[in-house]
Amino acid sequence: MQATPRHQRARPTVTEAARRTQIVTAAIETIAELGYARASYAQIAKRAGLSSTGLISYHFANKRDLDWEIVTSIYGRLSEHMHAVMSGVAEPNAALAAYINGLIGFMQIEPLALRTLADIVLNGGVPYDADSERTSVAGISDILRWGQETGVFRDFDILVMATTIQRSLDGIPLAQATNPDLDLDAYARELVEIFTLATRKHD
Amino acid sequence: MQATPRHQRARPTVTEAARRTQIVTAAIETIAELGYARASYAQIAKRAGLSSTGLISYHFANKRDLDWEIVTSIYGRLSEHMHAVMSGVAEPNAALAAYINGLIGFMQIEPLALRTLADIVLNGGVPYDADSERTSVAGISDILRWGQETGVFRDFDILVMATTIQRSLDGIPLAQATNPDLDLDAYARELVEIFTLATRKHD
Amino acid sequence: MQATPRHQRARPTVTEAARRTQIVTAAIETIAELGYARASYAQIAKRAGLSSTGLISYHFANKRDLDWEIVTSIYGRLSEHMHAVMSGVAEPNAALAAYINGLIGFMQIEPLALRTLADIVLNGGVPYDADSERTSVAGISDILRWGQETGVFRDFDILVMATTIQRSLDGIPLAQATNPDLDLDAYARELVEIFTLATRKHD
Amino acid sequence: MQATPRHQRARPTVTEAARRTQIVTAAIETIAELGYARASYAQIAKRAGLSSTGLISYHFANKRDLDWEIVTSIYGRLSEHMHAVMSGVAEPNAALAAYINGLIGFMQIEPLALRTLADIVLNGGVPYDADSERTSVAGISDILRWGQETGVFRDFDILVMATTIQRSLDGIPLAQATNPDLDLDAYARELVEIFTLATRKHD
DNA sequence: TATGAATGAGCTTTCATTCAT
DNA sequence: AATGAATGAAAGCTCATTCAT
Repeated sequence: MQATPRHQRARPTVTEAARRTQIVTAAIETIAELGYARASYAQIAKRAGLSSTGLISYHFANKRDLDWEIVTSIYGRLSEHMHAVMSGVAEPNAALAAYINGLIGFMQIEPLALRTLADIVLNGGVPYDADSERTSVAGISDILRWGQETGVFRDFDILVMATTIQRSLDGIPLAQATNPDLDLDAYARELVEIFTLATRKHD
Repeated sequence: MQATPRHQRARPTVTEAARRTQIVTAAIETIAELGYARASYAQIAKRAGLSSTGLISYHFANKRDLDWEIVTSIYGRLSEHMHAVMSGVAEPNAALAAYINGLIGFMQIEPLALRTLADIVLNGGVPYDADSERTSVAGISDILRWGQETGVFRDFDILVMATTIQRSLDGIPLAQATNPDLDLDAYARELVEIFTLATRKHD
Repeated sequence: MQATPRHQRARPTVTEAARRTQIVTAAIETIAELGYARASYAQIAKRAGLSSTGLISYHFANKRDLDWEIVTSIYGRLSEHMHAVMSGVAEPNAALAAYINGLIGFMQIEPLALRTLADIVLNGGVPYDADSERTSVAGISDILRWGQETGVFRDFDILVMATTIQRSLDGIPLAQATNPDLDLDAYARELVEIFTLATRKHD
Repeated sequence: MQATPRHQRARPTVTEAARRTQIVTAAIETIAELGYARASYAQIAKRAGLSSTGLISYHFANKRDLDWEIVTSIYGRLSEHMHAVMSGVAEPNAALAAYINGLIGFMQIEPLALRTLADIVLNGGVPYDADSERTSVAGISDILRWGQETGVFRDFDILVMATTIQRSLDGIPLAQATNPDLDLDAYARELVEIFTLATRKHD
């Protein structure tokens, strides 16, 4: 502890919230750029323009705490975005398209977020248990189940299809690293077509 | 006088090759288990039963060199496996199925390899430039192009389809982490069906 | 403009005195419990219920200043207590007994004080020079000298006897740490007997 | 861990034993001089002439491990010394004198050891449970019990007398800090007389 | 070849202290 | 008078790497 570190105290103040956000943002950038392994407090502090790594420790109990906040903050914004995008869809095919377009839309808003997420999870910065994986594909699984139950989709294995769709989306940041001026809108259209064909009832 | 490090000398001996293999194998296990960030020389040496981390430095010029050898050794075995599996296929649909089955087959032989690969790449242990990405999807791209040119496949964007197929396969180790007794054979059958439907000419 | 730290200003107010006492009390408890080395401002502030370690710095110029205040405050209360207890003794043997009983009485009132004192001194929180040592055994030395001059005590080395008595008393807190329900009254009776026998004129 | 730290390995080598001893010795001096709280790895390394604090970590798992080694090494040498000194005493009064003289003799050989010991224990560098306290006064307790059982000593409380004797000895290093050219031989003679008188049967 | 010892940079975290409000 | 934010040094410890043997 230092001068009664902010993170041990009860009510967060405005200043604190701002600093935490600033640090989390810098951390996301740092991890995206250097990889989790090289994203030290020193690197994060440099990117955030902080005078000392001690300031990070002042606001976060430890590295696990910071990692956790990064992950939950990304999930929070992602789920908010997806909620907005999915509300009011009336039909499984539309839902599938909305899901794909929504996730790609999120990547356009926050290009680094999902890559950083994957890296933290892969490196054990945050416990990646059954629940979190199930959560991460839950949205799409529900859509697929809905499509099967209403007879719109064919009879595929939901877990496999959900994972495939999810990974096809997660993988985009990596493809972008290679090909920075990828046309994401066109990408989205192609993916919608791929999975529309893959899910629809046989003729 | 000190010993000339093995990696500075010209012709590798049998013993050296064996040691390097042993170290690379231990490193793959370590990275898969702990994540790249926590896979230090000390951890790798412990897993390999080496008495000193100095031995790793003796056989590899530096960490980048070790990372590079891990990556190329995995790629080497993977491409050998895929070559064997793909030889003699006479038709694009068969090739697509063989590709998917072949890759999943490789995962059954070396369950940790691809996960480790992703972690190293993500953490910059090895330069992930255009070439390596193109290489990694080259095989599948050729198949897709063949299918389109012969009029068997519909007119999709090859890059998107290739990436999607590739990621659907890469993602399996992660799905396995969550769900350890996943039936990979059934998984393969489902994927073949998904991408057969997604690529075939419209009715 | 910032606040002038309390410790740089001239006349202490009532509030200030209360705060200083509160901090000193918490510090004594903290040092007794965790040891001087682990008794950081953060720990002391927590125990005192202060919102910031800055408040300690506001009231004390620096750590040496705090340590010094702890030591002098303990000495102050101790010497007041001893004065009260020793007043009106008419004879060296009675004085020796009163001294031992008085000091043990003080330990019963403030069980942590003397242990804390020893730890601070041992760790250089306060200069332990000739003066402070002489002071600490001064009371008992006077008694011993009085006994020798009046022919009541035998001819021992005053420094050795004084130190021995003093240490036999200092050591009690440590013995208590081991054996928390030590009967201090019985302990006092035994010590009085020990030193009565050790000091009395040979038969 | 660093390059397979010495402390994790099975058989200690000669070099290792020498380094550990060197570090422990430097640590004892450092603690005696600066106090436990200020005896950082940096200070110890400086005093030992080491190039890096990392070398301490290479030889000791952590600070607790180092503290523990300091304590046990001092106890080891002390008990060896006391064994030698006490062997062959045939009578309780002689044993009491031998004990006092032996302990003071040890202080003359290793003037810093016991002071360091007290500081580490006081600051929780090592668990100071009932056992260790009982151990530390065990030798003298046995002598006192022997004296009472054989009717040589009077009927005092053994715990109190043992603690008093022990503390009168522990306290000497502190007295020396004040008074560096204390005549320890004379001191020993006085103490023997004090406790001979305090323990002997009433006339 | 391989080992154990050592190095110095860098890690996360805690420290006492400062300062604006 | 007190708070919360910030600072920069220093803490214990781990890192990849070097080197003598």
